[in-house]
Amino acid sequence: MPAGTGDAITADRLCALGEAVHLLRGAQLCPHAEDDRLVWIADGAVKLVAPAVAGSPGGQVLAFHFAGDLVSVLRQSAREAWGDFRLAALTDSDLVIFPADRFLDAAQGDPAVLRSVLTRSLQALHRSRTRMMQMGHKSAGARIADFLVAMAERLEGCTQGPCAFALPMSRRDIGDSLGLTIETVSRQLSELREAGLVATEGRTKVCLSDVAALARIAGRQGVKLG
Amino acid sequence: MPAGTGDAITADRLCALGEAVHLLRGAQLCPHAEDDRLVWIADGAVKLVAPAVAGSPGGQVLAFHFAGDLVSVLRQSAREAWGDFRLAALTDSDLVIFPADRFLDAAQGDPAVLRSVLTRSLQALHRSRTRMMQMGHKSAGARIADFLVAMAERLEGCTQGPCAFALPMSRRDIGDSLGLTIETVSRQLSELREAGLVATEGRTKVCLSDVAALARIAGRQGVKLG
DNA sequence: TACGCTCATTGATCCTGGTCAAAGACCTTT
DNA sequence: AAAGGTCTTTGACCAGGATCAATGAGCGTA
Repeated sequence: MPAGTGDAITADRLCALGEAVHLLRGAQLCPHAEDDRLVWIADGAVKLVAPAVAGSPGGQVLAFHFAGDLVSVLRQSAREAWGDFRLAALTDSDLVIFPADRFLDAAQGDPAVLRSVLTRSLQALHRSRTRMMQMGHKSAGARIADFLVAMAERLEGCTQGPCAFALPMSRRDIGDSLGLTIETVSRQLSELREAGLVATEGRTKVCLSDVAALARIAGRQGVKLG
Repeated sequence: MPAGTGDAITADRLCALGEAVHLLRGAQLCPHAEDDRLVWIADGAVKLVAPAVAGSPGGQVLAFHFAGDLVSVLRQSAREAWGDFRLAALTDSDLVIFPADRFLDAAQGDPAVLRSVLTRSLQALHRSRTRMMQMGHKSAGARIADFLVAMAERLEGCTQGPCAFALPMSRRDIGDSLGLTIETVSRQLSELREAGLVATEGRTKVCLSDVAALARIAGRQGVKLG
């Protein structure tokens, strides 16, 4: 886990503060959301989804989160019509959920936790901004490459060389998170496969032959592979 | 200010904690960034810019921030090659800047401040996610409409009816923040003008005849105006 | 093991938004 | 007030990705 910031220390304390929830694969957590919520991913993998904007049935995927991540599910402001965010489990997952207010009260006596949470939020913000950038100006190929590199880093802590792992999310989820269609995701993966950079096995397993090379592609804008 | 969360109370305390900086229009703040920084916008308007990805010379605009906002400028991780974020003043601005560490230390004895900062970070994250969504699946017209609605809300606190204000940023900045070219921004504004939803005066002044109607357009994906 | 369903891949076509290019409007400076 | 430069608007054309459509591969179930 590259984003580590005193993880282990905080984990136990967080678990003690909130309510434990087990989510089976495919199950969804829809906080009734009169209040802002914080969710700690103790184990598993989830997607944060904004529901059903016409055109993306099933909802836009805003972020993926894995074991150790802290997710904030804020109440929507009035002007935003698409209801509330929800978390959907990509694999069986263990979560700890608490209202932000209660959490803040409890954490007030524990500055280390508060600090850790703030740091995590800032990191999430930073990641979100980074991804926004990539949504803005990058080609489909670059987005897919960046996605794979990011997953290699977050799931395996791998930043170069070869790397193999299983993607917990579907092609549709990938597309929804990158602003691409399922077909484009598939096509780009095929191109990377033909270029020898990616091998796939079954629907989920991927094998990156050279993470650094992918990262280079991820940096480009509209450049073709050849 | 719709996002209000004990603003006034915190403002003074924040000013006392950091270093005051005055930025003239066009001037840039490039924290040498060995540490993470927090910046409080006491007055004015700034853009947060990620520098010079090839293809967007001048840099991608990640966010706009106005008086009362708190901005975090995190140190880049190694894998991200594009150097550090910077703040550029859109109008003459007053800032208060402090290293995140020092701030956290100082705020530890002041839970209200810490809490306020956390809330603000979560709001910024939420805004960033919202904008990511729009980058993903929305048409150019919808993005522009959403941008105008968001500005009406943030600058004037206006969420419906008519609303007039001055945009502190250029067409290029708007485009860079929405992932559009300057030409597309101009074209879409012209369409909205022809539709009678927006009137412009000079380069900066805009007059929205019906914010709610724009919000409706902003919700659509690829739908034409007529 | 075989069936059926969902998910993924591949192909053909269309359209939105980017690119290149030129003219016009606005602000600044003298 | 005039001149210059920058920012904005508009037009013509092109390409990347979406859409529509069909085939093929994995996975769960009977």
